[in-house]
Amino acid sequence: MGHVPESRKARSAEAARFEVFLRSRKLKLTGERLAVLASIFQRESHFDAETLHAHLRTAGGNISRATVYRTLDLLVQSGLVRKNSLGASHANYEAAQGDEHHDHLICLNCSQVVEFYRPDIENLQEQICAAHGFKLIHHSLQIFGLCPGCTGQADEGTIRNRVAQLHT
Amino acid sequence: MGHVPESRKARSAEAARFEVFLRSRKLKLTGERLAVLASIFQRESHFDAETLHAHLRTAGGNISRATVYRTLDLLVQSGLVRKNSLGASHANYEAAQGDEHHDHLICLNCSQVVEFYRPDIENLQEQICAAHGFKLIHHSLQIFGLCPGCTGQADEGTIRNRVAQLHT
DNA sequence: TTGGCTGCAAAGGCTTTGCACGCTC
DNA sequence: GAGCGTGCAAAGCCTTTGCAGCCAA
Repeated sequence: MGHVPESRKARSAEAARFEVFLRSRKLKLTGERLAVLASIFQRESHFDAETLHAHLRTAGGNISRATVYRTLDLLVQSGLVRKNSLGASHANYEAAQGDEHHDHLICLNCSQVVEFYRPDIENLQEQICAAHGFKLIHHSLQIFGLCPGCTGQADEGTIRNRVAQLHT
Repeated sequence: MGHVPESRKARSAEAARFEVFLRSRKLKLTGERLAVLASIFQRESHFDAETLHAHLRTAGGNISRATVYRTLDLLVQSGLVRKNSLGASHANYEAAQGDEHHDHLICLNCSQVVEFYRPDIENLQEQICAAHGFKLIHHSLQIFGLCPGCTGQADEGTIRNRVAQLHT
């Protein structure tokens, strides 16, 4: 009992979820898609498409940038990956560990990203939607500032410019 | 006393503020810059660089896209204009009327934008920063949903895709 | 007169797409 | 075998930049 056929390799929980998602859309579970998924869940934190592509190349694969973008799109739609900007004009991504939602605190000097979750903010957003008759579907809250290590270290002019350039 | 030279045309409060800003940086107050500023403050609400450029062209001017971008950058730095994304991958702008700050509620179906201000959210952000030792400099809160008119009207699949494509 | 400013066109950075071949189901 | 998936290269979109002439101060 509990015997697992040797031919069926053990897959991570993420891979299983991705497979279910793909099947539900009659899409295929390819080696490339699994490689992208594995690379994302192997390393923590935030990354962009270019970095992910580089990691996949380094790992020996021959996955194209196009496939990286196409797979990221599917992963976002499946809910396994979240897409953020963190103030940049290009997209940033992060593995959606579990179902917990969080927002981001970003240091304008060293780019460090801190995640936080405040139920009271979630509640306020519901109140705001209700006040305007909106049905809440999604939100994005990003706080920019200076982290403990950078407070007092950063050049004021540089920071001011960086704020002006934020894409939020 | 109090005499104003006739040769000096009356200027809007915004133009005066822009002039002060430019002088402080030893930059020049050109006709193009004034035209961009006037066009922005003539019409309300949110706009992107392309729309602004089109309006300026229609108005008879011959202002280049490059000048539009360069001037928007100066206006953002001066604080007269705010830059937002509203979920789009390109920049959106809005005239900063007075000093009041506000956040945005955006309809995923009809793209309507509602501005709101909640002091309690501002306070929470200060608390979050304090909790992590950050110095708060800037923030961005965007809530996406369906406006009263679009609730129940929108196709669920379309909305889901739109959420996945948001650049936030 | 002297920088800064402008339009133009080209270049840049990120992302998407057309196409012919390849692989999963 | 059918149809989705892939790599490649080209195209797209928005934005920035180099340059020669122009203009505000």
